[in-house]
Amino acid sequence: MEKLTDEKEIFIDHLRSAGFKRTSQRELILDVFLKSEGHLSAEDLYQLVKVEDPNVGFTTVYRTLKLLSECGLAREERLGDGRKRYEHKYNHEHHDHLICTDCGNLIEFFSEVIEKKQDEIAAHFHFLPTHHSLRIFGICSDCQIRRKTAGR
Amino acid sequence: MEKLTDEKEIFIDHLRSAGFKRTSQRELILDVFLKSEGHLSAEDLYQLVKVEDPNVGFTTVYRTLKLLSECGLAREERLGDGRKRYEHKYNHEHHDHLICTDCGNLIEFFSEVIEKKQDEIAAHFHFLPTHHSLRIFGICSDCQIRRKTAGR
DNA sequence: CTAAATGCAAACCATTTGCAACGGA
DNA sequence: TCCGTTGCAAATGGTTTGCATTTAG
Repeated sequence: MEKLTDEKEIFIDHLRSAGFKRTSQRELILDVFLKSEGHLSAEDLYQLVKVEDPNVGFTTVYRTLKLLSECGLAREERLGDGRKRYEHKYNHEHHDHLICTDCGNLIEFFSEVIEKKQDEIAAHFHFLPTHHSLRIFGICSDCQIRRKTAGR
Repeated sequence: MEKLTDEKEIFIDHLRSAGFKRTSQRELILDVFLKSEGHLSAEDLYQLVKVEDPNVGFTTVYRTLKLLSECGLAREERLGDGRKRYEHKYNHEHHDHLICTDCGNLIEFFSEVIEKKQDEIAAHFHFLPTHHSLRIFGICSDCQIRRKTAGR
């Protein structure tokens, strides 16, 4: 009897219910994604997958990330540079980001006050929110220090 | 004596102080931008400019939009489709957006509560914010009605 | 056996850049 | 004159698609 994590079960259910096939590539990509941390681009994930199996193609990683997003395992977000980034979504609290425009560093935060206010605003406009993205751009504390030091 | 709007003066000052030249194309693009409303892509603005002068190139519109952003006349924002959009910034209150993923319709809103909370969060992380982008995606009230009606 | 998946290459699309001709200052 | 500007075409970069081959069910 195969022992499955919740995430893997969700993925396989999604495949089955959509009439898709369970392939070794898809399972590998899911495994590598689950083991990873942070905010990966498709390229990042592709590089990680290639270590385990150099035969897996870029395209398959892309298409699998789409599947992962569809079934709620991954959250897709654009964080300022041109590319899409993917974070774990299952069993992970929603959060927003402070983005340092100097070094690209990310800080995650969550504010109940902001979440609630957003819902109020949506309700006021009879708008049915599905998701949101709040990004605060600026200079992180490290880069502020670096700038001061460099200025001497 | 030439009568200038504030915006035109700001633009011309910016050109002069940066050692750039005042050209007919740049002035035309500024004029068309100022006359426009809403959230224009570079392509949108290019089309509007072409009506007045078919010789102006796409590239020049792009490059001028960059100048307008630099001197605070335009705000650059990505609203979910792939492209950059430009809004008036001078003398316009900052605002955020509800974005309908069905019809693309935009609703602008402003929340003092959210703005203040963002500043608190940034301060907490010793983060120096320069700008932010809050986008709430979902279905606008019109599209909710349309969906119900279509389902009959 | 059949429809879906894979992986390569090519297409796509918004944006940016190289460059020769042009034009303000 | 000199150096920035223009506008075309070509390059870029992330993402997506067409298609012949392979593979799961």
